Amino acid sequence: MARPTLEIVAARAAVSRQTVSNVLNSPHLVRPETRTRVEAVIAELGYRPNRAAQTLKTRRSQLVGARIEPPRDGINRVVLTHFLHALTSRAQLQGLRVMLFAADEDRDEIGQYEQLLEDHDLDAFVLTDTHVGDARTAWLAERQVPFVTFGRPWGALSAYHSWVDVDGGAGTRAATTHLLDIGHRRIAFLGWPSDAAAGDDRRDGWAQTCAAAGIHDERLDVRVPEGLEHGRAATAKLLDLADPPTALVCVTDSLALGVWAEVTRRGLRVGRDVAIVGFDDSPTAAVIGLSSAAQPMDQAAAACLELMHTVLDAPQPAPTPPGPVLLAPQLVLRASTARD
Amino acid sequence: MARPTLEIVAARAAVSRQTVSNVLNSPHLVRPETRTRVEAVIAELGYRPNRAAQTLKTRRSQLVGARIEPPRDGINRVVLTHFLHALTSRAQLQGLRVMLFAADEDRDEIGQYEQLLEDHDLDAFVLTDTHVGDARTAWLAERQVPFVTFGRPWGALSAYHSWVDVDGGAGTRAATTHLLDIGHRRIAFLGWPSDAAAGDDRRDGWAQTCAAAGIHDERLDVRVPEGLEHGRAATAKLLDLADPPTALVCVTDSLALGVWAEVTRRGLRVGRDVAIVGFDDSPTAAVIGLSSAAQPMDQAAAACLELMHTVLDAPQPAPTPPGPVLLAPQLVLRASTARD
DNA sequence: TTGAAAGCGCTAACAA
DNA sequence: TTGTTAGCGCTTTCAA
Repeated sequence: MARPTLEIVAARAAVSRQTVSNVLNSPHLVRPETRTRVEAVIAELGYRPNRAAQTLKTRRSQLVGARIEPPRDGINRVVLTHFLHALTSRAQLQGLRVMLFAADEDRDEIGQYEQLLEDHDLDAFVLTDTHVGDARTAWLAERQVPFVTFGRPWGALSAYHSWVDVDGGAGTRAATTHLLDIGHRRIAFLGWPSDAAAGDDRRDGWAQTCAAAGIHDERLDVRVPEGLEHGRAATAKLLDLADPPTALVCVTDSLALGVWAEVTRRGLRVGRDVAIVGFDDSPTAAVIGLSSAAQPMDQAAAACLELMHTVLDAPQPAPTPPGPVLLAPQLVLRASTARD
Repeated sequence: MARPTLEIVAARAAVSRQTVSNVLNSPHLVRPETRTRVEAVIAELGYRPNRAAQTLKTRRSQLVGARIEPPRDGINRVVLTHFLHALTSRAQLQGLRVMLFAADEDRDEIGQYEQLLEDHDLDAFVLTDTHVGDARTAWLAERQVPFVTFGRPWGALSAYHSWVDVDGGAGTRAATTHLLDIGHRRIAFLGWPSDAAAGDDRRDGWAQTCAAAGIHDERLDVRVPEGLEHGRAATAKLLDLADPPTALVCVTDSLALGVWAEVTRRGLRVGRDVAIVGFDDSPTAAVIGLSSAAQPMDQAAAACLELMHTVLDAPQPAPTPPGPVLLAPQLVLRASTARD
């Protein structure tokens, strides 16, 4: 059977095409009886409007663009797949579809925006991995393209926009508090160099909690580049101190796994001799028993979509964008912070 | 500046709209001089045809649908993200875009097909995770919707279609051969119950290699459900044998990680005392040093797109679908198969 | 080889 | 409250 069109539905319901369209888009304009009749035909025929035609007419595609990140070390970033899944899954319940694209860096990604906007009339974008000096947000804002970021605008130069993020400080605060609770006093922090703002946010949670407990030791505040091997090397130095830390809070699971490697290499027992907490709750953490702060990806996706709807429904770009939304990570405790 | 349309390009080049369209779609019909002139204007104005209009007219969207899998245990399936990335990245170079959707099981996924086909005129689908009694392939084939699967049609009832898969047997064959080479004689296989055809494929590679080496011990052929804990339990039994295996080949990394857990729990040294090989080369394997057979995701994505083009360009459904393509996995050797 | 006319399926503006 | 007209940007006839 041929796919029904508006025309066919209209004929069947003995109304004009326009009335059918109104039933779908502006039901309040249609007399209830007419509406009921038309709706019955729509249901009977299983009619669904063709999006290409709607898009052509309205310039609204009901499509949002999202980048799929290139696979890197496979530790921290993998959880972005959860975000993408949650986003897709929730979006499709609202009649939105997620169009994927791949890009290596900001310039490249902006090029994709241009194409997607011109070719497919995308309605909006969801960005991940915001960073200092992000060229993408500036580009989008300048052209008044609706977008929401998962990740806050780091750095002063960033344009104002709607964003959702996870409160990194809250995660490390929870981790550090737990470590204090189970008796640790010498708690180190393995963070990124200071050019990564997200890292500082996480560091602050640790520093504040330690300070509040009257603990301070500069030597336990360590900055290393991302990567397991850097985490391992830094841990070696820390454990060589005369008074080594008994616990380490890490800015990512990658670094935490490096800590793990060095601790076990020395014959020390993770959890009992040295406690470790990571960040991101990667699958690997779950497997080996690494405690970690989990980002609530499902909530993050939901919040992004909510903000996006607010942005899209606004008659004109609001002077102050909706949001932001800051979500609390959840500390997942495993063997790496168990004393027995 | 307003977005240029065909109309504008035509006016600027002093030709009809149709000629511009021909330059783009049937250049051979246009006189070279005219073509050059039109092309210059197209380049100058940065003109790109609007896809919604093209789709409306031609019923071709240049869109392919792909499911994003729900995150499960985060060990084996994560590598599908690599496939999705490769697919997206290669597709966009060819002017195709990947539209994402989420679905829990076959019925649900078929519902998505219907919607995507009706609403967005998708040109084709790429399926992953084919299984015995796959309702999806039958549905698509019946409606003559173009599709390619990453994963072969398991089971006799499956419809014929184009597919790409990784040769599981080749992976376990390579693994087993390597273990024999480094001196192992008692090599066990941890596989799935027999209802999972992909598992049998991988088992065969191990069995054949052992048989060729004149080795056979039924007790070393073990079938357990997927999951780390099952792998652990099965390993416990194997290691309790009077003559326990010195090496284990596993159908997935999840099971291999279970083996790892049990081996270390007993104070045995992975690699030195017991060798372990997994399958899928998950990020976790890389981190802990588990040898594993890696699926060439980039090649798989490329092959899927190639087959898809063949299917799409065929004037009518071919009696014998193009393909199949069987790719060799690559054995990645790490500490878990090193003797020192 | 190029141009003119028609129409894909839908919605916005207007008229009845 | 409903119907009519026009047209979104493109490609497919068909005629010149």
